[in-house]
Amino acid sequence: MSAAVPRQTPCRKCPLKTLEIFRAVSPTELNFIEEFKSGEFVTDPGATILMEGTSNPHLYTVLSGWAFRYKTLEDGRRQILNFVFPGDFLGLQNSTFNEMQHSVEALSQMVLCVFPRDKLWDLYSKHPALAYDLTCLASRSERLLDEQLLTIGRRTAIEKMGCVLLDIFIRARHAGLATGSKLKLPITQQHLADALGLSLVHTNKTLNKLMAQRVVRWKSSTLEILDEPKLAQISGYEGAGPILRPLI
Amino acid sequence: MSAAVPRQTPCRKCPLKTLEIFRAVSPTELNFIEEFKSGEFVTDPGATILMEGTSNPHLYTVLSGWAFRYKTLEDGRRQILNFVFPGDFLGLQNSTFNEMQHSVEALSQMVLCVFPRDKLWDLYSKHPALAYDLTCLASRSERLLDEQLLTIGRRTAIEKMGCVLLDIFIRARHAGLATGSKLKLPITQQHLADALGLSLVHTNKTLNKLMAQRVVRWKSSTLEILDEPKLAQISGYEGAGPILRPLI
DNA sequence: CGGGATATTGAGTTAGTTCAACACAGGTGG
DNA sequence: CCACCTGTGTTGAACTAACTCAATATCCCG
Repeated sequence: MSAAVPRQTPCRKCPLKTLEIFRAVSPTELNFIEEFKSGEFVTDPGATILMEGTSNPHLYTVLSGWAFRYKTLEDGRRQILNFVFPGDFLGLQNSTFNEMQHSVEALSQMVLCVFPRDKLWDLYSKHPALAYDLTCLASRSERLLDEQLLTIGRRTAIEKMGCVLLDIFIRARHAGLATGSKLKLPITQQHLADALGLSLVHTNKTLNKLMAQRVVRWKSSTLEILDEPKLAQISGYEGAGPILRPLI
Repeated sequence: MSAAVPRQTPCRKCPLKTLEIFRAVSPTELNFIEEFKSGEFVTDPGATILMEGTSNPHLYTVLSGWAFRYKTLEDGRRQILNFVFPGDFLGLQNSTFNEMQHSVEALSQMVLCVFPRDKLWDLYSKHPALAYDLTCLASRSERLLDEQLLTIGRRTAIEKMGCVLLDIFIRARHAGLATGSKLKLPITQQHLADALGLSLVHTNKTLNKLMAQRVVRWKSSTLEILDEPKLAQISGYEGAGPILRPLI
């Protein structure tokens, strides 16, 4: 079950603040954010956070847990657009007539920071630096999509697999979720298949090829990167780089 | 050859203002935009406007002409990320350490409005409504990428072809570039192939299948949509909707 | 009237799919 | 504790969508 519980973690103690990707925020800004935040949302694995075709008046920041963003076709074919990590922002990307154009599903238990969408304009008008931060976040997520489009459109199955594993691993490490070269991953091979635009069977065979080369290991929901340079070389991985704020 | 010519069209006479997608801008904002604009840039077909791996201190708005945004792999494989139309904004999306992560190439002669990147913060701090507009623009381009990712990852060749033709046609019509059901398109089948993640040969055969069904015609660089509903039905096209400003 | 870029077509190949069977693990209830 | 069940992973075989190669046709431009 999911539950909305108001204001649990004060923003001044936000667990994300330890991540280097977040710059120091001024006290005024912090106050605004605390005001902006309408509560926290805790979900179980498998919960649908946003649903394609429905409207949702909230924006979310992921405090902890995993999710993925996806779209489906009428006959059920599914494309995972990207995996979602702590620190990622949800809901800004896609609304037309307030209808979401994509869905988001939790992979683990999650804690989300909830913001009312209709106060977004307040943020823009009163705290341009925060607005600018949002733009940098959006810019980065567009970079990730560009990279993914290149991967899906033009890389071979084994390159795709390498890219997505590296991407997940590097982003997870950034979020402090990896233990050395190991990463506990709450996803199935079906998720990988849907992220890569491949069939489940071929995904399995491709993953096994990588394992036969002793580059990665995938065992009981744990991904282990055995040879990161070789994996990067096999897959031609380039990555999208960190979130950057070129100005201010 | 390309040339930078300062301040040709005053913003108050911007040709884009006739497009319904642009809201009315206040006189103060208009003044700021005129101040922000550092000049115009005119390019010939084939010119590279932005280059992956290089840095560029400018942002651009397309006043007229066509372009496409793409990425390449080391061995030359190319993925077109999207086609660029009048009214589209370039340069915001993708910079890491000021290095572009993608390239943009002109398809026709173009006129671009040039803005210095380092004044962007001025825009955020002084004109939040314009900043908000930028966010909506970015949000929309992310929607387009999501849709494209679904297309490339999960649709069949014929669906892909239908989607990309419809998408181009609809967006061009929005920009006032279509003549009835006809559209003069300065692209080759190689461009379509690179947008769809298909080989040139298979692109040609797929296009011919659509033509055999009398759904579209492609003759001497002109696309004609003969049966738009049927094309939408064949391709399962959903589109990404217009640019919307939900607030303010 | 060339000549280069673009489009078309056929033939053979291959990467990736679908189908189907089976293996394995964890979790539940008797 | 076992028997069962469901979700996940694995494997082989047959199939097909899409690819590559290569030859030819067509268009556009100078």
